[in-house]
Amino acid sequence: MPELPEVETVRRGLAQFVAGHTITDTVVYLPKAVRSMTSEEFKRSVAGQTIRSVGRRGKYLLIHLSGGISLVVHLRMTGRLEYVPSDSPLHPHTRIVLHLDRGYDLRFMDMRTFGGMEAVADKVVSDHTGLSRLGPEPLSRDFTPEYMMNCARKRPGPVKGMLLNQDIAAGIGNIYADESLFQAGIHPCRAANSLSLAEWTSLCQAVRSSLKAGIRHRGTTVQNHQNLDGRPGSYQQRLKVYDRTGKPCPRCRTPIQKTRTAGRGTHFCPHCQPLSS
DNA sequence: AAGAAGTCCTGGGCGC
DNA sequence: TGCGCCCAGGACTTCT
Repeated sequence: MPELPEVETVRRGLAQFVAGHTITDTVVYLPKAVRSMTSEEFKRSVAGQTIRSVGRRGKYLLIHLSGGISLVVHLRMTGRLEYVPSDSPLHPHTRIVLHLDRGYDLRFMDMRTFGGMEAVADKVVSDHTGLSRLGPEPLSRDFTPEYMMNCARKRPGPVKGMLLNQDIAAGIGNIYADESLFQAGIHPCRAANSLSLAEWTSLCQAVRSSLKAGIRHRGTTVQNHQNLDGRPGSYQQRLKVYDRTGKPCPRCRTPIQKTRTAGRGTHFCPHCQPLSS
């Protein structure tokens, strides 16, 4: 499930390979993968456009085209982008193909069809329903313990739910939420408004360091996430609690427990992350 | 207004 | 072996 580090890894691959290419034709195999417009409108919007640069906001990829248009892409659970020669065999989960010049394709694949893309005029990108509400980037200066503590004031719900809320901070998903809470020694079910400033300081630091480590290892590969070149990331080898139910905590050897918080599978060490502190 | 629950969706894993 | 059920979760909508 692509989170900030996985999306950032894809962004870097895209910037390296597709910048400068011109989109010559578009084939939509799954119309619902095109959001907020018909396939025909989408094709017309991107035809003949040159890819200028590739950005990211939270878990969204922003492919900036000439002509004041950007492709807003969300991979959701199983979405992937692939940059391949146009004569490569078509993967069965291919949803949208952008034919590029010089004999290459940019292909959007998505097994579970939750992901999608749309073409948006640059001047209204900031009004985009998904993008406009996003909180600060966790790797930016705006993501501070004071900011998080202030957001938490009226939130008696579990702190993990707050980390997953994209309106508060953009890009944290289930894996890095669990890993960050473990690193900070904070139980995922702690009431958000019960954390001290010292705890928020520790948690913000943990979020930043786990996201940075994820980027350094080119993301986490679980199930079928792959990077642009089809290579998996390697951060899954370094996970301390996520998907390690029953295995010993790397710090104290207590078996990792799994529960359900904020509608998500949640992994933690009951010894290192006490509920009362 | 926060937060829980329902929705979408398919392949892998499990129990019988 | 094979069938069928359940689980995985990001973001959106609906309900409380």
